[in-house]
Amino acid sequence: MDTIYERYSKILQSNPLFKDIAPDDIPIMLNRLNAYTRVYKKAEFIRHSGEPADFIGIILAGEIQILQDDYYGNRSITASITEGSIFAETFACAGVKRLPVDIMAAGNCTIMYLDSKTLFNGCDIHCQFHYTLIKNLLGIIAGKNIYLNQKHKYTSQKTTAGKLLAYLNDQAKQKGSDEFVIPFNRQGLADYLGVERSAMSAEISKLVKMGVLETKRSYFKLL
Amino acid sequence: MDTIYERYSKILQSNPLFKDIAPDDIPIMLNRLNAYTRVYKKAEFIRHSGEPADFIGIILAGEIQILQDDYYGNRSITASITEGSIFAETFACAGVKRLPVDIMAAGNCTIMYLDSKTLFNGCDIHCQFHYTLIKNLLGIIAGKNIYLNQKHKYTSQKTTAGKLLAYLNDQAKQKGSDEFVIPFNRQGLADYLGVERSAMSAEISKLVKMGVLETKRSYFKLL
DNA sequence: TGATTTATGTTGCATTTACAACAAAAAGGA
DNA sequence: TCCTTTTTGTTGTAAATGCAACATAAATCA
Repeated sequence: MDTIYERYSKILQSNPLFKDIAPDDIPIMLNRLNAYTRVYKKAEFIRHSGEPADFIGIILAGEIQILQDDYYGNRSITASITEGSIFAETFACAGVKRLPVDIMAAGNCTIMYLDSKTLFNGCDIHCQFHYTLIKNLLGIIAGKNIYLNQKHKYTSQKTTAGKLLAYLNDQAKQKGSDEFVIPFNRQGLADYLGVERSAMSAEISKLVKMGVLETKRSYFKLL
Repeated sequence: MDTIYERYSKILQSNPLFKDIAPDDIPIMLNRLNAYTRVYKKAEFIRHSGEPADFIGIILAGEIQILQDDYYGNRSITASITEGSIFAETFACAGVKRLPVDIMAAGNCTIMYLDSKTLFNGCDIHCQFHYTLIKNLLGIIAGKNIYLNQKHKYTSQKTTAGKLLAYLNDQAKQKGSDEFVIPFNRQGLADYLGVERSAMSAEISKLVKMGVLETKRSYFKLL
């Protein structure tokens, strides 16, 4: 465990899960949480739907994908999760017994697992570590909640222009300026808003002609 | 506090926030969390956007609405929250300093407030109460997260029929049967899926004619 | 630099949707 | 029961969207 911790200490120390925990304490905690790591090759399945959701995963290296089957049996990518992020924590925290999704390695990757049962039950009720960890988890999950709510606010608009403007106005408010750079290219923005890229491009052009905004690639300015 | 606790003891004891906490301990906890209640009249504002998000609200009686202004300044109802539910807990848990929404009494209602700072800092680090409360909060918020993800899975389908079938198939899976009753009427289902009621009714009729499903009001049967 | 790849913008068309207006059916109350 | 209200289904139309195909611009790389 120590060697693994040393190799990935930076990524673990900067993980929000270990906020307010001294770097020296992290390996102790990992030990208490029965942490172990596994390496996966690209396209290898990390977990199959139906398997126990009794862990929290941390991506030490690489990238993974969450896959879900729709009612026709078509498998689609629900989420891509990158290095340094945690995954499957929502299921563990919500008390979901079995994973409702498949998890696959998008590329070669290294995953660390924490035992969620140990985390929740506590090795010792007075253990400060567990308290801090759970508080951190709470913050992470509440943050995701807010993220999902925001996204829903945009995607629930009826028209493409409405979705766009809802998103761009929120960005302006968040960045505190009418000029800002978004973290998407056109295709990414279209995927995020759940619309078609070319239709969205057309709407953007229309808005520019109407004098509502200016844009160049990821740069936007609301007028 | 005790009188208030006595009057609303049932609603508090059955609240998931107080799961695994003995009924007798609840008033002690409320005291430690500086709980207080306030009564509001219909249409009265409970909180305005921008005010501190330093509390967790519990609806002891009545119903409230979360309001948000869009980029045109139109105020719309983001959520309706009913008796026995908690609210604003996501903001407190995510460390959001100020409320990004307005909160209004949908009818006359009684609200109890818990001080989130006390909850997170702990009156005493070894206090079992806080640990349990935070674990419960974690479960509640993780559950909302899953709820939001599911909803997104449905609403991200491109067509009305796709949204419907995604939802109905999930319901069948959840209920463990091809026959089930949904917790919505047509208008409610349309709002939930983010589509137009009449267009959805037309799609349902089409699916019935195609022999994909049978339905009567809230009853559905997948074929 | 020139060639190749990727990202973005434009357009036409078939499909889908929102919206409105109305009809029919069911539920609820006097 | 009859009347009223609510819920659900139907239809037509204008608007919006997805999709495909293509043009142009920008970025990448040998």
